[in-house]
Amino acid sequence: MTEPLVSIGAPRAERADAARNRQHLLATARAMLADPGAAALTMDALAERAGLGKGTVFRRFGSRAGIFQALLDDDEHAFQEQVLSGPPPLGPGAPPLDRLIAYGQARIDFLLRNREIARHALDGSQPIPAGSSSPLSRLHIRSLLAQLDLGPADLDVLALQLTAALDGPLLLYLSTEALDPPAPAPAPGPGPGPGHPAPLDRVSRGWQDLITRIATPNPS
Amino acid sequence: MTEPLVSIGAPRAERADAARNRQHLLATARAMLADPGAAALTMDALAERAGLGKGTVFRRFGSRAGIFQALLDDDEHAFQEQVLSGPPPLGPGAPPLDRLIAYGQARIDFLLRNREIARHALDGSQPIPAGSSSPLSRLHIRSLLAQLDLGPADLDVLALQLTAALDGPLLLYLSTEALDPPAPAPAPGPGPGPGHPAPLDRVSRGWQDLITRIATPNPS
DNA sequence: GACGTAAACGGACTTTACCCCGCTTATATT
DNA sequence: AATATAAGCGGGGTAAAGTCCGTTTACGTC
Repeated sequence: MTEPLVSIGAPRAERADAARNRQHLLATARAMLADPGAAALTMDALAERAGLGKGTVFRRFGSRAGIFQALLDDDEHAFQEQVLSGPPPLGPGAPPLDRLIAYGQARIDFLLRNREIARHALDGSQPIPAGSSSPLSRLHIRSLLAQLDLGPADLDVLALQLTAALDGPLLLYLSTEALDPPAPAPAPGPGPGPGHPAPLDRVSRGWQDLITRIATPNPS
Repeated sequence: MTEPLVSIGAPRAERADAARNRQHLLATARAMLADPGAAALTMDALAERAGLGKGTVFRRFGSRAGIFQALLDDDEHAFQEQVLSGPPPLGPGAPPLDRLIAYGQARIDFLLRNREIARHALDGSQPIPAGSSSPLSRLHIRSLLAQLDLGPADLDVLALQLTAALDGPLLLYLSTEALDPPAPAPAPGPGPGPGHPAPLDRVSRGWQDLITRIATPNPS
């Protein structure tokens, strides 16, 4: 009874060798992502290349998608740093509307840079799971919305919808190929239009427009 | 040279036995979905229960996800019927704003009823593929937006974002369990709130609110 | 420093998605 | 009706995901 101080919630820290192996596996996975490519990143191959047993890989990550989730989570830490304590307008200090726009654009950029990993992190039999990025994204958006003095609104739902509007296009609907080339002028469509901005720019501008429309104080 | 009339684009109609087998497989899949459940719907089991070869199943649907996509596509036809020629406000005849709201709510309902199928239809190494629902959803939303006299806006992108705001919560972020029970009062959060509407209602109201905000004519 | 325990490890085993290719059959043509 | 041809069919084969359990190892306790 000398040390019951630690709350029951903490199941105990991860063992040192386990932590070391997790790091080593992540590093190996990243290397394989570069060389043989994501498609060839199999559990067996990863285990062998890391010099560990397959059981270990599964114990650490649970599933193939889990590896990509862990990689994404890892990458996300730097991003979160910027959001929580970086310079404005992404970090604190700017008005909430500006921060919201900046956040969306930064996240679009982040997802675009990591789109291959993000796609493979989807599971299909599972919502995007706890450890991963999304809850934080949702919470951050919710918190900024709360500072925004909208009228009566269900902020939880609105934040969910905006999170989806941010992630969905890149995760669900835009094919990877649609983003890679700078739009090779598919066909002379109706209306000449002002050139062909890269899809990233269009989505990014679209976010700004969406938020601006939503945050326009309703004319009551 | 007597019949080169048919354009090259039509690769030729599906053979009669193939069409019959497709229907039979879909029916069998639906039956299995009800009895052994989606998890036990394996390719082998489906083939055996349908009395066909495994190769046939793959030829017809391409992959496991393809089966669920085909099922969803099938269900979607009735839904599309309502949208294209059903009674207003879902069908034609109502003002575009009302139709847009009604469409979103109908689609939320549709996705909620078919959420298990829809989840399994996700692929992860592929955007939602051609045959499936999404392009039509996107196009319909885009068309209604176009009638809505917003200011200058990138309607393609906006439609994409709204489609994601509609599908995303149910496909990516909300766990299935979060939707099944009528919210057992998780914890006494801040603010008593007006009871606990079912999550479906919240998402549905949220859509209405989102669209209303977006469509509010900007006060220029 | 020895000991007990719970966590971690490894790799054989099982299951399942997906491929392949020789055989069968529908359909168009004459 | 006979034939040619391309589509469809079947089911055995491969590889990769995920499970299990006997063995090993880190860490807290005395």
